[in-house]
Amino acid sequence: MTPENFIASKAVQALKSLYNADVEPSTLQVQVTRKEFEGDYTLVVFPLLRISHSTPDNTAKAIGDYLKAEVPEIEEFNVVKGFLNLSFSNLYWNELFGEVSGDPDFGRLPSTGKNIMVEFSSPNTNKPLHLGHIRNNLLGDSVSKLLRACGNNVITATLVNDRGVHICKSMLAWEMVGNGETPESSGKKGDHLVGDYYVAFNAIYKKEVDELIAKGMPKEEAEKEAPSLKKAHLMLVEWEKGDKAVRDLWAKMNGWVLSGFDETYKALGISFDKVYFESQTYILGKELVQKGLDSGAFVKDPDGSVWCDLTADGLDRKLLLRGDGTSVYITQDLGTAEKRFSEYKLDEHVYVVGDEQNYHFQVLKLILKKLGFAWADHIYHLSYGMVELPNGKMKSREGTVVDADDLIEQMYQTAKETSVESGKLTDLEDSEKEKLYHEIGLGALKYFIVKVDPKKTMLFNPKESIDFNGNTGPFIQYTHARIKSILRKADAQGINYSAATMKKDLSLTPKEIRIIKILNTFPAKVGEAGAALSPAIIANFAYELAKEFNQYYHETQILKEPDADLLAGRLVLISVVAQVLEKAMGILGIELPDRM
RNA sequence: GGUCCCGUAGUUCAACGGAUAGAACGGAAGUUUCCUAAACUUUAAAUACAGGUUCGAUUCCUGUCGGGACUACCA
Repeated sequence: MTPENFIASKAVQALKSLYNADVEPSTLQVQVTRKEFEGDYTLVVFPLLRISHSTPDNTAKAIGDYLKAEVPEIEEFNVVKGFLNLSFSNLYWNELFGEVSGDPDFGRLPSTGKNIMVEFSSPNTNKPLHLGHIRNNLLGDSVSKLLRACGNNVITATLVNDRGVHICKSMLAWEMVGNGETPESSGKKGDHLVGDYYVAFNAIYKKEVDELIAKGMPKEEAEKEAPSLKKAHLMLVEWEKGDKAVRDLWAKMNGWVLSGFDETYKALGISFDKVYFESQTYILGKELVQKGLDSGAFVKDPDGSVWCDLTADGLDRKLLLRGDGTSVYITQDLGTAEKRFSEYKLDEHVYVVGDEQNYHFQVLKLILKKLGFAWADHIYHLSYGMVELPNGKMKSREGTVVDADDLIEQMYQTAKETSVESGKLTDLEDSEKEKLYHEIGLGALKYFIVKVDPKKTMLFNPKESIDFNGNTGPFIQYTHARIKSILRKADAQGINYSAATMKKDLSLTPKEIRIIKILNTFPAKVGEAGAALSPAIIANFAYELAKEFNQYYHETQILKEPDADLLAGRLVLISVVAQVLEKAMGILGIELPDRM
């Protein structure tokens, strides 16, 4: 039982005894006492005044007197305005810490039995991944881990957008100016190679448009009439017909891109349980449209196109099938959602997709409801903000994108430089050092992204790079390495410490109590973060714990403690800190090295 | 026009409706005979504006002003 719940339940007894009032424990407000006040936890009594019919001070004092007299764990109290500050006994903290240290599953919530699919990443196979994708991937990955820690059965999925005009553009440019270039012949990573041809296409296209305009064609018309674009559309038609040459080229180039993506995913430490390809799913959903027509949920216009009218819900009319009977983007989404819910017996489905698609998901959900699917309410769009650069949005055409592979490499280099500069780790094998540099560089990147509330637009300044000091991944990694270092020394000195043999009445310093307090909030934080789908909550928790430890480290000579029981107790405490840091950072997908 | 999101120190981020709005970076000043200085200590600096709801509002509501996204027979 958490201290908050403990106090709430005792306060209920107090209210019953003092005022003969029945109160739900969950309605009571208990919070950690702010540092500047005496006490451990604080009961806010303002909401109770209507029960006590008395002043805040008197009410708080009455409850405090009762708790001090009746509850052995509560040792002292004081009242400041309407705040009842309670102090627990040393014994209570020992017991509480015993619960934390003795539970190997601490921080993992009980199983819910729910199946949740998390779809994220979902890249286009016409250009390499950039910083925006990194935010998507890291969020998706950590949210999946978070939901697992919350006791759910999680299936990670991605939908590869491997079909469409944008893919044909790269293919066309490669045919026109590629001279048979391959990843092998050029030494380029496959996704970058194909991305280069996408850029090449746009250059060709722009030149054609300019020429048409120079000949007197209006801009809008020129943008539609440019020969290269027409060819690309033609190529898509050929693709849909199954033309062998087009399909072969398509398969070859997609293969290059996908193996490039695999490298990037590997570098990011990310994988998927299920990979969907749009080329295989884009047909889905048409039967659903027919079903909606039959039930009267949708309407057919004279030209044969099918629409869903959402004007009653404050939105517009939404196209579901074109006049020629072909499907649009949302048609497929309807179909895949239905397929996934039935195939995997999903209870929930989380889509990690940028906030530019908020409207799309609003519409998707509404249409699914109109189709009568009960699970429509269990679709959740985890909408995250764009990553902006100091001069605005990233634009591939203007060459202002921050490439994912470059960024990962840059983080690795910084980690290496910092480490070499510090002169530590000289005794390690080169391969171990390399592994460390990657873990630290990636830790900095992941933490930087994931500590920000998902829905906020975030800013990335390439010039300033990502910090390795302060509230960062490496700070937490460093803290963990420090703890491990102390524990190694303790082991070397043959000191025995284990949770099982720990004394139950150690005298704890205020700092130690604070650390126990923070440790104890971990399961609640996991639950809170899971409900909000926000790994940022876990990141902030880890930082708070790490910071607290570092202060403790500087004010306490842990290994110099002469009393054997106290020394063992301290070592157990810091080892638990290390374990909880590992669990928290594990949810964020960040490795914690033993040394750095 | 319509739908939605966001405005907190110079900068990047925090704060279930709770106490004197927290951190970090950057700025200023310190701490290495001591378990890892990627650390620690001290210091200056912020809720866009105006109303409302109440014991109490950065948080909820309304309006104003700023920034952004979407509103394609593209995906």
